[in-house]
Amino acid sequence: MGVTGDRFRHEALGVVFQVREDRLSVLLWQRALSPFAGAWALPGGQLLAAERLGTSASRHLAAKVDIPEIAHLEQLETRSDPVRDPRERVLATAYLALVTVGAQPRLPADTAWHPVDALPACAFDHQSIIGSARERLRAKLSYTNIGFALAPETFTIAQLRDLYAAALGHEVSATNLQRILTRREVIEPTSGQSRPTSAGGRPAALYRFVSRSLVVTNPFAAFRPRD
Amino acid sequence: MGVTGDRFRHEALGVVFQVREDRLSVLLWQRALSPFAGAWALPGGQLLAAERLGTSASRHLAAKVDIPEIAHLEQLETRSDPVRDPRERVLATAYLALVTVGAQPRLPADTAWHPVDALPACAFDHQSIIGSARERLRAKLSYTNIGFALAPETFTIAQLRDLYAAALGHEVSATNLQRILTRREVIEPTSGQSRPTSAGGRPAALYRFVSRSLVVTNPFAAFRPRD
DNA sequence: CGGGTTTTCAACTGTTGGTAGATAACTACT
DNA sequence: AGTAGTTATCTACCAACAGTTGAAAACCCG
Repeated sequence: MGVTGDRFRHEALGVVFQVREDRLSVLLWQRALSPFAGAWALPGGQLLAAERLGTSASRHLAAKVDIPEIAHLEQLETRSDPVRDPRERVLATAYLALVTVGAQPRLPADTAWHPVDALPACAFDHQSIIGSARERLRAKLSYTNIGFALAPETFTIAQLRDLYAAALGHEVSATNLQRILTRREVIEPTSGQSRPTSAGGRPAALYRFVSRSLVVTNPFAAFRPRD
Repeated sequence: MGVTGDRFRHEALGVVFQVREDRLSVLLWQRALSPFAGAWALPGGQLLAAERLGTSASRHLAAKVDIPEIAHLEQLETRSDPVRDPRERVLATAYLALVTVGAQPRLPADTAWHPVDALPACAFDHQSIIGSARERLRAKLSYTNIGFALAPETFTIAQLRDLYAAALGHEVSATNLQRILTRREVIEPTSGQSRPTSAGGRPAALYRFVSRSLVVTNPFAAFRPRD
């Protein structure tokens, strides 16, 4: 462990998800220059000398999207294929970032949202990283309260069902969703009601997430005695 | 994204777990030199120019323990605190490594197993990394077949119960364990029987893991319709 | 007031998992 | 052998969890 040793460039990448028009979408920017000119890439950039990876991810994301919009950020994984960047070796640590539904952050001209089930050609290993992020999000929706980072402050059960359905990629029963999340004390009713839409129908009760920071709630720990 | 940019040393660390005498233990070596002289550290070392992180972790572990003994290896997380190493900034990517119970790899003189609930003073941020690794192992025991990497080829339910109890840190019911893992098709009975011990008692049936590579088995995906 | 629409709730069901106690298969000792 | 001791295995029970269905509630509009 002397002072010798190879050194590497290192970048932080953000997989920013938002549910837009009932589809889970990811923020990408289009590369103008080689390599992968024209292909779409995850926002991110180099790690600085005195910077932590999480800070670096936030800093680079700030160039694409207003940071307060990012309701949750967590480290995903580190990619180390020596030739993942054809120019020079760059290690990449990916972060999962979630943006509340309905937020409309201003975007630079080269940047756009893409539904994850209709991705354009992606640069580097970014498509595979997006896949990992989807998996992580899907799993955590089932056993944590991570939905708080996708949902607005208050919402109806129907809105929440659509949001979960988009993020999970399959139908979700509103009855089930309400019962499970209420029993786990992940969501709670507020006194408010939605104003009825023009289409008529019973006005929906408004709910909110009990906590807006990550809590693991699912009792998915088998083999544990009751006492 | 020019050619300029800071470069960093990067190391791979291995959190090697084995159940020894019914206690979950981790492999550590004792530092002789400053910094943290006398403290215990995780095995690991520098990433080389053309090497992937997983390969690097395996390579450094090979210096401490025979590699074929490592039944499972997976990336855990990357630590980036700029001052986690007081000499110079070093990023560290930790791996979770599991060694089959009963294996007795030869160890260098400075290296020893330590029960995780009685850790000595640890160097750098290694104690906290060991904590993360325990969490990961505990969670995955509940919803994957990862026990295959801790258990021998064949085993009795009682042996498996002791192994799970050590890794999970609480009592485990043999009845429950057998029923759940059998129903999930994680383990299956073999034709063999354990030879009775000198203490007497009914000889136990021998089981084996159906698969010896990681499979996610727990249906912990709520909100999914049956068909 | 009655038909259309959406939300909410209650009841039923199958599955999972924790518990307790009975039964099976062995050793050792008298 | 017979009996006690020991360990393993199995069944039955029960509570909690989760998916489904359909009815009731609360609004709109004409």
